[in-house]
Amino acid sequence: MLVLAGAGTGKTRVLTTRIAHILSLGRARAGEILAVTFTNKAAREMKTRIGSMVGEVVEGMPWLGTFHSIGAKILRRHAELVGLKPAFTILDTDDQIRLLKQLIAAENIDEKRWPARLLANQIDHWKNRGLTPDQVSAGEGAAFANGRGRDLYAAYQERLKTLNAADFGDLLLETIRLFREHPEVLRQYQTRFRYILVDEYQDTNVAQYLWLRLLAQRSSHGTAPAVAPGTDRPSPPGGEGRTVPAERSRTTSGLEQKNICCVGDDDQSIYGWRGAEVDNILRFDHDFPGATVIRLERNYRSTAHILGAASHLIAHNEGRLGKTLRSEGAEGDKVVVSSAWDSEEEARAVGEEIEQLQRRGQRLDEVAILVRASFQMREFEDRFVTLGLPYRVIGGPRFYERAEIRDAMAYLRLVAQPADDLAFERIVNVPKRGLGDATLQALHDLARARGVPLSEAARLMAATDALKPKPRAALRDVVAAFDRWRAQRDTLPHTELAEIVLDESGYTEMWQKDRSADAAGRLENLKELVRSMEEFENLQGFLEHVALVMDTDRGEETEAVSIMTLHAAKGLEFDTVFLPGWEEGLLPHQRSLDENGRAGLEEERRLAHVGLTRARKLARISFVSNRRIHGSWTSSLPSRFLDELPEEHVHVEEAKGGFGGGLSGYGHAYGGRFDTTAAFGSGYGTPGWRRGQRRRGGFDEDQSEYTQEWEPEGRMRDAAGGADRRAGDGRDRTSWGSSGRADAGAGGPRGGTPLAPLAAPSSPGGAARRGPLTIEGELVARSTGDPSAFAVGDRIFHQKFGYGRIRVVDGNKLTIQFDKAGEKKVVDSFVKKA
DNA sequence: ATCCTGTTAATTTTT
DNA sequence: TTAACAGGAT
Repeated sequence: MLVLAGAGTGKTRVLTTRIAHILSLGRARAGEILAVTFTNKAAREMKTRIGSMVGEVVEGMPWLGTFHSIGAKILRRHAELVGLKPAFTILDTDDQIRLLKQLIAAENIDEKRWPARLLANQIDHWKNRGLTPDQVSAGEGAAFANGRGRDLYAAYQERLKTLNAADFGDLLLETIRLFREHPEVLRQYQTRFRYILVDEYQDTNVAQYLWLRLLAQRSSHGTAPAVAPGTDRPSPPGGEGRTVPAERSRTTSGLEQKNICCVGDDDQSIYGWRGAEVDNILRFDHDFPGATVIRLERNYRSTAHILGAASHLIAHNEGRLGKTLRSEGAEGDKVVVSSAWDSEEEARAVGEEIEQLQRRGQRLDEVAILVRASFQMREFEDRFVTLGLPYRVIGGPRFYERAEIRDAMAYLRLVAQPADDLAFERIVNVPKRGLGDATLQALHDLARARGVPLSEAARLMAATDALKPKPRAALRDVVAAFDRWRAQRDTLPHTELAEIVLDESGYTEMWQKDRSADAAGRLENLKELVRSMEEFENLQGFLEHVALVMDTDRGEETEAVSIMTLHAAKGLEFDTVFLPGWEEGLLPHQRSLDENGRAGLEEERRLAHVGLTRARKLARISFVSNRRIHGSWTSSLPSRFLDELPEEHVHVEEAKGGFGGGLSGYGHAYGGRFDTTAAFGSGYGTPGWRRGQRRRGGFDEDQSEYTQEWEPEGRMRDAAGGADRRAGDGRDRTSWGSSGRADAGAGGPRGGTPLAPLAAPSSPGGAARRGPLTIEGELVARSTGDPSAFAVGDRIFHQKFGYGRIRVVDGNKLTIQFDKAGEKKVVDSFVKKA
């Protein structure tokens, strides 16, 4: 069965209820159901939801998990059959790249011309498509480093085996190999899993598809590997040449499938760039003949206007199964489209809007800002920091990806597995022990000559006098330390062991001595790491967890606005959603367009669709005329997706300042399908972006003038505060509003108007005054009771900007010269004394 | 071996 | 703009 579940139609509910149903009817026991998701988060959520439905009976659901965790589980049981030992290490991207770097260097290839990163992507790509080195076509294998791509892939796989390691792709690929080469093992799992359920099927890649299909076949007669290697080889690259339909159905149609239920939404397939094959879902009924397809089209989440806009937008895609979402809720507000001069103004407008919503009782948890690319986040963060508006960035650098955590993990890994060369290399000289490249090179040579791991080579070398006294002593200490820790492994609880390791290695000390901005945070993270170990029985279990589950869900307690990428937002929902940056080149991202043409455009459109459908009540789209990309200013055009929004569900907000014209005329940019000129009103002034474009030459100067001129005044008014404030605010707002409208009415001939006078009052003035009002409100209350805990000249620490010295104290607002981040204005609650 | 400085190349991201 | 990284200086 394929359940095509549109956004907000209750996809997860279908899966959990189905499982609960199967369990409660006794059709299968918990251990006989295979349920796979993509993320740990989704798996966790399903577990709890099933648990609450069925009660204690569930007791685990041992086979509910991510593709990778289940793959790892199976692989560990039969590791020897694929040339691994059960305790194999799971490498992450970082390890992978370091390994590849070595291989590339060993081949005498210029790593600058052929970066390891590129090769890693290429190998991932192959693995996503289920290709082992010998299955990579010669043409494609030549893609990297003048035809050595395939050889490097093969060498990499070989190296993994000697390191007793597997990368993420291997967790699937090696399992597939295991199943094919050992039918009896496959049969064992086919028999065990009576029901198979798959979440987010539109995100599966070829390898995952093959993996599922093997498991989904009925094991009845002890047939040879149901799928002969090679016959089902995915089509060669090049997009159009997809697997021939006949070939796929030939391999499957004759076989009996058992109960497999996939849930997904082709309109939310946004991971094509990492190997997801929308075709898997588009061709489901070919692959699994006789399958029932059910469409869920009733949306319980968004208002009619939001849904109408989203549906109309996504209807422009051609490669889709087609669903018509119906709203169950009220009509609600139209989707708002607005424009801004640049991203700074955009952030300011969003901040302002959020403060207004907050005043009307909107919980900040229910507000999200969804951006296309993470560099957009910065502007919002900066703005929110000055506003004192609590925010939270979702999906930033993950806990286990931080350098200090990875270092600590390397120590622990090396204690657990002396053969872990990658871990050894990572930490021999961290903290600095005077063991540099030369020493490491000598160790490598010895290790290769004797065929032993690096840690063993270190032991040998420390015993000889091949090294100078200093490095020799250092090396001997390291070897002795690891011997000591390994001896303690069985007697001490693993958390205690971790503390000892971090302590005796000098690692904690290294950060304690470090006076840089984030040292304190890093130490905190290390503590958190040890704390999180408590949940695990032993070191081994903990290491497995970290390798697979790269996130910690430390529940954030405070109510805050969420900032995240559109990708990270999939599966979430909020009352209010801000969608900034709908510009050509950013929302249909240029790179996506360049690299994948129309398919890329459609994926970008799905991304826009995902963004819109995250909103329950209010969706606000915005775009800017000027954006700073890689340091230089670039003018931008409104996104073509704006043209594709239906007039009846959208409200175009006139810009508050003199740049209202930004909207007009964008319908022409692409000769839009329907007449947006009419839809969004013609006769606005010259589009701001056009003016910007014309003036681009001198723009940088204008820009700096503009900030210099207005920044001080904003500050002055803030300081003035008091009685004047409210009046000033009201006056300004009306006057800007009317001036904007007047301009709009006047129509075209605004080209001659000087830039700066228009730019300045339109945003920095208005926002700077209105924005901090609420804060100042707090300030009055707070600063009377608790007169400035900070004084000019104090050394302080800020979570984001690091250490700094206070320059100016203005109530609860501090102007701080940060060591690294430069001068910033920050609300005092965000800093503490250093 | 480590520190400093100029060059370079910049989506999306889970496991 | 900026952060990472490689190569040269110390």
